[in-house]
Amino acid sequence: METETTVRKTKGERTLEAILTRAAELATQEGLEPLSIGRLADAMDMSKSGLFAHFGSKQELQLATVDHAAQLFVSEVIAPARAAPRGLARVWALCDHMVGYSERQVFPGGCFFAATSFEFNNKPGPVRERIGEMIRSWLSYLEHAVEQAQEAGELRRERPAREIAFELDALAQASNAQFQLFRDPAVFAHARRAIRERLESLRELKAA
Amino acid sequence: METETTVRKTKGERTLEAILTRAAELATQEGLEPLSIGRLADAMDMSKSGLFAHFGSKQELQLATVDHAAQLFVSEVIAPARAAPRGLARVWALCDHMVGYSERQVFPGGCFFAATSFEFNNKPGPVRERIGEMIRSWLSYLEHAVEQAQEAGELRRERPAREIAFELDALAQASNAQFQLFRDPAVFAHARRAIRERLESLRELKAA
DNA sequence: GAAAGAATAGAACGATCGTACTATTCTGTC
DNA sequence: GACAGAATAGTACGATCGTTCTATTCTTTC
Repeated sequence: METETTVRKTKGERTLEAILTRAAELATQEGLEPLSIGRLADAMDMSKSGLFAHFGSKQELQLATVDHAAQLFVSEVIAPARAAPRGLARVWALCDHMVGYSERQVFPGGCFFAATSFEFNNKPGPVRERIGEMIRSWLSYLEHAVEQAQEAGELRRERPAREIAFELDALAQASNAQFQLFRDPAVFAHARRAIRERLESLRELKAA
Repeated sequence: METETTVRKTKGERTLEAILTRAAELATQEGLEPLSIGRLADAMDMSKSGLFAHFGSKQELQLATVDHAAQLFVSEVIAPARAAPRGLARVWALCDHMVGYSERQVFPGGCFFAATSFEFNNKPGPVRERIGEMIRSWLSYLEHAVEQAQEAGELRRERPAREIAFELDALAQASNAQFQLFRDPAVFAHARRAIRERLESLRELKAA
């Protein structure tokens, strides 16, 4: 693992990182497309052209922003869950951190990928593809964790892992969406409880 | 009920309706905010100013579009479900029609309110409020239907009706979102099955 | 069918968008 | 500490945005 002191980042790399962090934040609030280069530059106290030079086109900025958000998602949700032991515990950890990631407002406008996927649903192109890949990989990872729990004999195989992952993700996503709309943090507790209950209902009875 | 012949609509009313229908369609694809008056006018084979005169401001156009979409949602989801008998049957009908409304692509970009609520999440103002009201009223209606099923002794009261409604809506919403992203119609079957199973798990055992 | 008014079109506005080009300032290296 | 190149700024462009104003065409009513 690299510490801050070992890796000497150039000035450009540091500001670029700061730009992408800010861009991802603003994108969850205003949207990735309506976020203009001019206003992002203002938010960064930079000139429009100075910021623009880092990317060369708005699309490149958007792609870099998506990648940056993906890294943050991984470090906030996937990585901590990987600390939990394989099986049911990890499935729960994934869901719990997914809800927590909305709850803690890692992005001010809620889950970056929930917001941007709706925005780019009907806009074909590399940005939409990148967002879709990230969401697909999240769903696959969740599905894989469910499979492992099934293989470990902790969850019944009564339904395919993919569909269970679909259900769990649905509950987490709903809490994200409803919190953004109504600002009632109770939805996070609802989502967690529903997820826990669903997992409980699929629990293999050890003594059966 | 009014038939087409009894109600003589003025020309303005007819074109206004056509504009709003088109606007709601395009809003689910491009977004309600980025949908410009100029492009909407082009899509309607009208002049920008001719179309604009119907509303007076873009915000008024947006509000009228939201209301128009709400009417369509009611006629596609709420009204048909009201034909089902009170209780569990109606809860199921509501969910089924909700999924069907995404599946049939009543709007080309999926559920109008799912799309626009994300877009206006962090943009305070009357448009956001109107969208929020509509979604809240849908959730309340679903919750009310669950309550009726509980009162009729068809569903257990083990969880509050509001949270059950939250779960059911989450599954329907997830199928809408994932279909828009991945275009795999299987998600609708997954959502329906998950909803049916959840309702089944809450079913009051008549002979208990 | 003519008068009155609704409905639509045309042209123009200031603002902002993404992008290109050029100039200036700063940073890291010998 | 000077040189080279990266990083940033300044300016200008064509296009499109929402909106306004005025003119024209179409509908409806008597």
